[in-house]
Amino acid sequence: MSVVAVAMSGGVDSSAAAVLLGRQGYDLLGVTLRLHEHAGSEAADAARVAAQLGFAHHTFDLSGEFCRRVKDTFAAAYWQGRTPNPCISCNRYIKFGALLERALELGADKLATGHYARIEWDGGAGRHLLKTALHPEKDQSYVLYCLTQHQLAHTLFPLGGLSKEEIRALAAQSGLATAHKGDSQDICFIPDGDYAGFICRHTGKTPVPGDFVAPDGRVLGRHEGVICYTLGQRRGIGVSSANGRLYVTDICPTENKVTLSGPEDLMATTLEATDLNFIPFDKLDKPIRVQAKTRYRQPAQPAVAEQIGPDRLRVTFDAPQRAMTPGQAVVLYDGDVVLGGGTIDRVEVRS
RNA sequence: AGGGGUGUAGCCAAGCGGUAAGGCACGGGACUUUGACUCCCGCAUUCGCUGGUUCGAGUCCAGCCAUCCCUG
Repeated sequence: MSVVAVAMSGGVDSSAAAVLLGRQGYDLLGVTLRLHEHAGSEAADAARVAAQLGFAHHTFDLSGEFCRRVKDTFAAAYWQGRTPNPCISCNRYIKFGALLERALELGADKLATGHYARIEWDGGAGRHLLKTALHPEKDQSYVLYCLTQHQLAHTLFPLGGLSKEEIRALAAQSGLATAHKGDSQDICFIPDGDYAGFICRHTGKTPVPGDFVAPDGRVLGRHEGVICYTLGQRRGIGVSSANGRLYVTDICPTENKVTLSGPEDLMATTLEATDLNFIPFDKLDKPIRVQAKTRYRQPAQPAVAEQIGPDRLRVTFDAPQRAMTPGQAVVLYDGDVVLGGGTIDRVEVRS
């Protein structure tokens, strides 16, 4: 029987994943990451669940790797006026990178996590496929689009076919210590939600206040520094308008300006992405019809995707999309199959 | 100094004698990779000030103050 390392965060999902795998007869091994100083009781909770279920548990300190691959790039992106998604780089480099390698070194054949997504083997193509979770409301395939064939070959997502309710019931009936913990959310290494504060501490730089401007250049007020804003943001601006709500419609770090205007200026139909990864194939030979997501919590929208360079993708949506944001991921789907995606690099704002 | 306009919440703004609309901003909540979006809840015992008329005044009258425009 093969050995499966279960990535245990100390939460309900990964605990339930361990229970399921145990029932399926796998030899289990618990692994928990120490990534940052806000670890709290997570490792201890994970160890307790492992003990309850009767398998060994290891903790790895990957905080150095995490700092370099996740925190550094997160902070750097904000200074560039972008809005990064740290979960994606964490999955790519940490969970399914460094941790997977550690697990394999420990003798495991596979690494299992509590993500809601499915992996299937496509015998015809000779490739592993990544698919959405069966229950779309919990689907996390968006943050997994960057997984490679090697990573998929050594990964299990035991929860991909289950609903959150089923998971909670499972955890409760198993008497797990973690059964009643809430869902984790927000960015794990910034538990207080003070992004700007984190970015400043991490980079040693201080945000420079500047002007809020209208599209015509008129000064509307003062902003607290470009790192404090994201495209499409409305609240926290402090500028009122007689013509309705104002949104951040452009962030220009070089001029230290943040443009404010109406929601119509957030609509765009075309974006370009880099950092590409495709799953059922290595590259796009010709334009294809897809459904694409530009944000985690957003239904996939019909579009045409075309690879226009070795690491450059253009996605043109049938209908304009709101606030497609550099730094966020665009993920392509064909029904429930994840085709791949990339990091949004620029958005063509038409008039 | 004279003529005209305007003064209602942090901003814009309805109101035209009957007991303070609405929008924006802001605060709280739900949702959340996003200080995101969206949605829900809250937000002027009081209308520049002081008097007066009236059963009743933000609404009418008088004076004063402030501000804007025009003319000396």
